[in-house]
Amino acid sequence: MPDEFLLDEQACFALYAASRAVTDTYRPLLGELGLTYPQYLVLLVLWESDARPVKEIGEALHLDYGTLSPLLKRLEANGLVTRARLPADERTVVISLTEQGRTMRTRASAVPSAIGCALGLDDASRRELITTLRRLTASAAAYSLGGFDAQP
Amino acid sequence: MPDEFLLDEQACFALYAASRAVTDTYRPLLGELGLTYPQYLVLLVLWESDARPVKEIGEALHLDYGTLSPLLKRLEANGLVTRARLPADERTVVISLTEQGRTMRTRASAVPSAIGCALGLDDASRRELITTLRRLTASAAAYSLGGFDAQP
DNA sequence: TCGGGTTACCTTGCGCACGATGTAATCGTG
DNA sequence: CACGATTACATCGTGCGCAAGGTAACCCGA
Repeated sequence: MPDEFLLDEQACFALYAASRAVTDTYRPLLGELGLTYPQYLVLLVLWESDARPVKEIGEALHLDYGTLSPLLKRLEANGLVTRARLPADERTVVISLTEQGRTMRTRASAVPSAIGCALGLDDASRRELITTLRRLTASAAAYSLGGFDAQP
Repeated sequence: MPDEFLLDEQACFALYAASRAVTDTYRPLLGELGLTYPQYLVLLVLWESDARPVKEIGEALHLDYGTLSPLLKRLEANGLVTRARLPADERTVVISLTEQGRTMRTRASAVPSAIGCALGLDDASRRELITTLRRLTASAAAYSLGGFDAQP
């Protein structure tokens, strides 16, 4: 029987390595724009729909406050977003794009296609990969929450 | 035409999210053993073949010295590995498992199958995923090195 | 053999990522 | 209305992950 501990047999390590390889590809492109990959992801969320509470951004990216709070303060310090308490609910902080944050979308317009080339996936296999990874993410999340005992 | 900036269309984000979801699954299992996921990966490498220089471990895991040096010192502090200069070449540091490091393999014997269950992949789709991710990793790495101009 | 280049590793600084803890605002219930 | 619970966020500590800058050991050609 095959060794279960073999690195090459583990989807987890392939995933871990691929994820880092991809962000390595983003780094020089985003570096020219003064962005990191997680910061770019936050902008993607805001470009889709602006003026969202921190909570929604966290849900979209699966990131918690401990990660987002300082990240958003850096985006604010760089003049890309503003942070404002909602008058109707002083607990929630709404993140909005500045003019510079909106302009960044144009400046970054070459990024998605460059990455698309770098990964070398045709449209079909890209979609298939996304489907597989989403199923895997959901399965892992379900396991992390309840384990297998949580079934009825 | 579809918006290239849409988060849901990006394989990169699916990859990023899946990778973190998987390490989230490892965390409680490895936490009981006093390990982190990268530390576990180093042990996987050493369980395959013991007494290897830092350089080889780095090549196997695609990690640089800046990441490995402190990580290995933590493993040493926890009594799982030793670090020794090679007499034949005083530059290279050889990492070897301690008795406790070898025992850890037994203690961790339940981890791979637990993760296998959590991910919910049958053997065929697991292998296919690994193949896709390796191709993607190689493609991204090639792009990062030379870009498209590097072609003959 | 000697001096420049290379190699293997270490350290520092910064930015995630996450658990744990704290705080103020809001909600719900008696 | 009071007050305990919940919600939304901030902060702190630890451990990656990577770039940049170091140091000592080794190699190699003149």
